[in-house]
Amino acid sequence: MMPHAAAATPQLLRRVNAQAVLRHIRGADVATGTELMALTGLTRASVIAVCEDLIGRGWIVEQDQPADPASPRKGRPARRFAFNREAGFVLGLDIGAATTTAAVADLRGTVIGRSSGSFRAADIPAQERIGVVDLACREALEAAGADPGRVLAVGAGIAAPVDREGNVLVTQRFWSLFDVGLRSALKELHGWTVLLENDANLAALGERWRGSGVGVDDLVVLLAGERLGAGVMESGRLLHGRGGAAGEMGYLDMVEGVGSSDGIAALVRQWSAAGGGPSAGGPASAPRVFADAAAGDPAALAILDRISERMARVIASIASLINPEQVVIGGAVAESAGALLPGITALLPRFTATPPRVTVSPLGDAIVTAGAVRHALDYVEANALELALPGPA
Amino acid sequence: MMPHAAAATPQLLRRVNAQAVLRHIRGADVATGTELMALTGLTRASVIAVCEDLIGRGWIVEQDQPADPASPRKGRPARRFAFNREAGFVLGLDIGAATTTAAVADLRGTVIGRSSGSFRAADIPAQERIGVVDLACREALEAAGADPGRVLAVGAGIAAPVDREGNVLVTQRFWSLFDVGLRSALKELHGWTVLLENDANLAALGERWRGSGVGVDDLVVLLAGERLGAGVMESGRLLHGRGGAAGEMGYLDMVEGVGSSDGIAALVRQWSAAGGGPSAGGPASAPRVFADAAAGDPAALAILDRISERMARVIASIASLINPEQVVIGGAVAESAGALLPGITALLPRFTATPPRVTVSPLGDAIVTAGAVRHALDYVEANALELALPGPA
DNA sequence: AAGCTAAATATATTGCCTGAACAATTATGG
DNA sequence: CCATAATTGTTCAGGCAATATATTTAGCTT
Repeated sequence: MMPHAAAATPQLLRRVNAQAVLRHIRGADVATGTELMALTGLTRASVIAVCEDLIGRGWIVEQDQPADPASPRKGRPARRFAFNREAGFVLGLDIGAATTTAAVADLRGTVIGRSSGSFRAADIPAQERIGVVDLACREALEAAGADPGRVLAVGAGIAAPVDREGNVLVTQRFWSLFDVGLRSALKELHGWTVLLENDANLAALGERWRGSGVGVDDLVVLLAGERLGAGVMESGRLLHGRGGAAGEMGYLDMVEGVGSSDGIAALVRQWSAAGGGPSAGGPASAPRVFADAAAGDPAALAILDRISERMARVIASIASLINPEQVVIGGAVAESAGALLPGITALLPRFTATPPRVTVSPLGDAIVTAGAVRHALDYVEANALELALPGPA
Repeated sequence: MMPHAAAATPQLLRRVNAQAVLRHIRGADVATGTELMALTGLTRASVIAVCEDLIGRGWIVEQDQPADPASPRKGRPARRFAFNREAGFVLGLDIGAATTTAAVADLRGTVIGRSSGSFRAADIPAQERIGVVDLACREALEAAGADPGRVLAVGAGIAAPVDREGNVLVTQRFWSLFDVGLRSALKELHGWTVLLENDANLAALGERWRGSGVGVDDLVVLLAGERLGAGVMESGRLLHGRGGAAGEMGYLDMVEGVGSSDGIAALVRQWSAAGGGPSAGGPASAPRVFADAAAGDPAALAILDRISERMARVIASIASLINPEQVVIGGAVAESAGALLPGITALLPRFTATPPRVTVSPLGDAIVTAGAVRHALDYVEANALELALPGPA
């Protein structure tokens, strides 16, 4: 028969109401009982009981009366409940092919420590790779002055498909081995819960949280660089697809009938190989094209035109299938991509009946770590009442 | 401040538990208290109380002991609670450009009445169009012997984008006017709640319910004909996008750089205009191409090859963005499209790293009405405890 | 100091679930 | 045929969490 659904007992009510109260306090930073009554629809007695409960669990703290009587109010002064942003910490990891960045944030998402590390080579054993990640985590925690024992969750983004359960698509052998090693290693070393996700998906979370997509429920973030990945949010939810490969557009080149040699990175490489612009000699890179184009180099300008059209076609195909409100361009290309926006936007109506707003991410390098932090916070918030908070140091 | 979230009161528990019990009884058709205890985790006392409640509301009925003692069991005979499939009815509408079909189903989704009607012309006023729809509904209800007063919800599919709130995308003026008229008319005439949806989305619901996609949570249904629309389900949820235009792939032609004159319907038209095949003379239609190809006509065979490749490209672009487990081909093309499957399947790996399973819908013409019925049932099931059932006739 | 006001608390009541004791109904085994 | 075991149904005390109402508390005003 069925898996045995949990029965709804009276305790569930308290859980639900406590979640609602906690959510409101988190949003408002500090709230009074009366405010919470209005917000949740509960009675004062219930609100107070819930708050006492949350105080006992360490999620909120009672604030002193503000010495500043900015608002000289009548009546008995209200107790002020504040979210305890230091009840614990979260870690956000951006694990790339060559480097790793770790960010430590408090429970309101303010980043208070950061550290990066590089992998010695592409083919180092999983164990060494894990060591680099672990070191970055510990350095970031130290910089933040945060006790590793108080990390409540770790969000981690990798450049590979990850399904809804956090498993890496098996076809990607390398990542798949690293993944299980990383999770068990961090669990064993520090007791951390690691939430693995695709980096483009985390970029979407980050962009909706603190980028140009705030409040947008139907949002797509293009993480453009060597690889073209999309993080897709529909109705405020991340799309994964069956194997987590939703948004993996590496093959879209072929679909468009122009051959995979026409990808953005490939375009840049061709240009570079052909002698490429004024700054020739360095490795092929998007910033170089943009720099040369800004300097007026016609070859670079031509490349940018082709890139614009390609981006417009890609965005249009996304618009036809997903119909997002907004598409954000992020990743390595983002910094200089602002110049392409007018061209892309102008082309879009030729390719789709529902052109989305197109913007460039303001988050820069931090887009994936921001999303990783948000991902970890989402987990912590969803499981707040099940997580046992470690006592204060 | 916030909208005022509903407080969780003790009554909510009963609602939740009653929903769980009702869901299980619906799934099992008939259940005993002991089964429900195991399934829900509730105590016997609670289960019985919930069942009495549901009987009072009309959703379940108590069955007599089966005269057939197939399972000679010890102990006191258990009361048998059965889902009352005739507590009400739902309507499923497929409203096309030229015709409308209405299906009446009981609460288990068994279709017990059906009727179709045609529109006199394409440009008839909204009022007349509504009249045709209403007539089909009444005829279908009469055929089923169902009282119009006992219709609990109406699912309706139209060939236009419909957003999550059931609003038709404003750019489609014609549909937009019809829409509001239809909803208020059916509300006024019969008191029915009409749930408007895109026809391809309903096709996806239908296919997952009773087609070749049963149990598949990441499913895309292509409704291919004059218009190419996709119904996209991810993680068991329908995707709408910002304006409900998700899956509206009419423009995908252009994205692929082959020009809109290369759409499937357009291909068929070209072929027809060029004199096309043994059965030349009739209107251009997919069945004609398939028939002629089966007869060995080389021109028709060439068209089918091009259609196969086009379908493969479309499916591949879907696979790259959504990564569904399965793609189902439905609509006018479906009946004969089985022959194309091997070709499409063989082409897919060239275009995408995550090729989905591809099947042809077994539902034929009924794919949209099936989905419309499912959509209405979903609504009824989600709101069962809020809906007041009309007493028995 | 008396009075006003909003917040907090105290008390009673209700809805819902649990758990245990008890009653009902059937099959089985002597 | 009767006792026993097994299974289901019923009843009632107890606990949790919510509401409603009355009362107390804390600060400000006059």
